[in-house]
Amino acid sequence: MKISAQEEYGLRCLLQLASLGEDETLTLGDIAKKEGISQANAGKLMWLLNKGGFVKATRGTKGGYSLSRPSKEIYLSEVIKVLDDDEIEGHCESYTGVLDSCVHKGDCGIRPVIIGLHEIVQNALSDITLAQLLGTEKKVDERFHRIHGLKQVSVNIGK
Amino acid sequence: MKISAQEEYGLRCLLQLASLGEDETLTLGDIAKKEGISQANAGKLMWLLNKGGFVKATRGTKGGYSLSRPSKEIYLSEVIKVLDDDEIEGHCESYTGVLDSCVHKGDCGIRPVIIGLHEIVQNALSDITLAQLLGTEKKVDERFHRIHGLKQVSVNIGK
DNA sequence: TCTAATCTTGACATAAAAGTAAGGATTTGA
DNA sequence: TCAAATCCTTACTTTTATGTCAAGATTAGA
Repeated sequence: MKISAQEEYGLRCLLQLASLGEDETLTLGDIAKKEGISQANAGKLMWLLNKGGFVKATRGTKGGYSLSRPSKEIYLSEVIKVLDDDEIEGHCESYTGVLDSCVHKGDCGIRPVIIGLHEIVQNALSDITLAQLLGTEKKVDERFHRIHGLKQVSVNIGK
Repeated sequence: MKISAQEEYGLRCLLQLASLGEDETLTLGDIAKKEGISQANAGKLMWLLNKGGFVKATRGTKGGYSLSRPSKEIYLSEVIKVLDDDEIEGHCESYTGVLDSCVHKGDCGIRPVIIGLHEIVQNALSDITLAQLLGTEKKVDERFHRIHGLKQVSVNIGK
C-alpha cells in the first residue's frame, strides 16, 4: 500500500502548474528542472496528465503546459486514478495465483477489505483539491489534519 | 496506491491459519494448495510472516505453521507493515528524482499529503483484526463498514 | 516560407518486484 | 542411527514498473 513513483512525481508536476499565475505556462524543461527529474520523464508524466484532462498543452515556440481548469476543481482522487491506472474492479480477476480464477470464489472475507481500503483512500483523496496543497508545509499539514481529524475523533468516540 | 501482491497473498495465507482450530497446523503444501500459489512462493511469504512474529513454525515430520497469538490480537496494520516493508520515514530520501536529495527541501506541500495518506490507511487498518475477517463476505463487509461508517458520517456532518 | 522551440508518440533500456529452484537444517519416528 | 517430512535460506529467473531515447508533429515568429 504505497504511493507509486508515477503518482508522486505526477502530482508534483501538477502542483508546479497549480502554483502559476494567470496566463503563465511551464515547458517540459521548466518542469523537469523544478522537480529534479529528466525532461523525458516529465514528458511522459505530462502526457498522462494531459490524457487525463488535467492539463492543456500548446506546442511550438512559446508553448507549454497549464492547468485545464482551476486548481480548486481538481481533486486528488481523480489525479491518482489517472496516474496509477487504478481499477479496483478487476482486482479479483488479477490476483488469482497460478489458477484461472481466484480461489476465493463465491464467498471471500478478503474482498471487502481490499475494496473497503480502496474506498477509504479514495474518500480521503476526494476531500482534497490541488488548491489546498499550495501553501507552506505547515499550512498544508494543518488543513490536511483538520479535514481528517473529524474522522479520527469520531472513531475514538465510537469505540 | 495499490495493495501489492505480497500484501494480498501474505494476508490470505495468514487468514488460512486464523481459520484453524486449536492445535491444528498447516504445511507449506497445504497453504499453497488452498491459496492457489506455488509452494515456493508460500514459503517466502510464510518466512516473512514468521520473521514478523505472526506465525510460529515447527520443522520435521508433523511440522507446520500456526498463528503465534490469537487472531483477535493481530491487527492488519502490523501485518501490512511487515509484508510491504513499509517505511514512510525514508520517503523524502528516496523520491529524489535524479538529484541527491528531494528538491522540496525545507518547505514542501506534498509531504503532508503523503504522510497524511499513510496515516489514514494505517489508521483504518489498525481498527481491524484477523479475527474480524473470518466470517462470510457479507458479515465481513458489514463489520468493515460499521467501523468506517462513523468516519464517513462525521465528515459529511462536518462539511 | 523557413527555422527554432515545443509537445507527442512509440520503441527501447534499466531497475525493482515477484516468483522459482535447490540445497541445507531440523525434527519425528521407526 | 537413519530416513522421511518439513521448514529455512540464498541465489537465480521472470515479469512488471520506471525511465530514456529518437523521430515526428505543431506552432510562433522572422
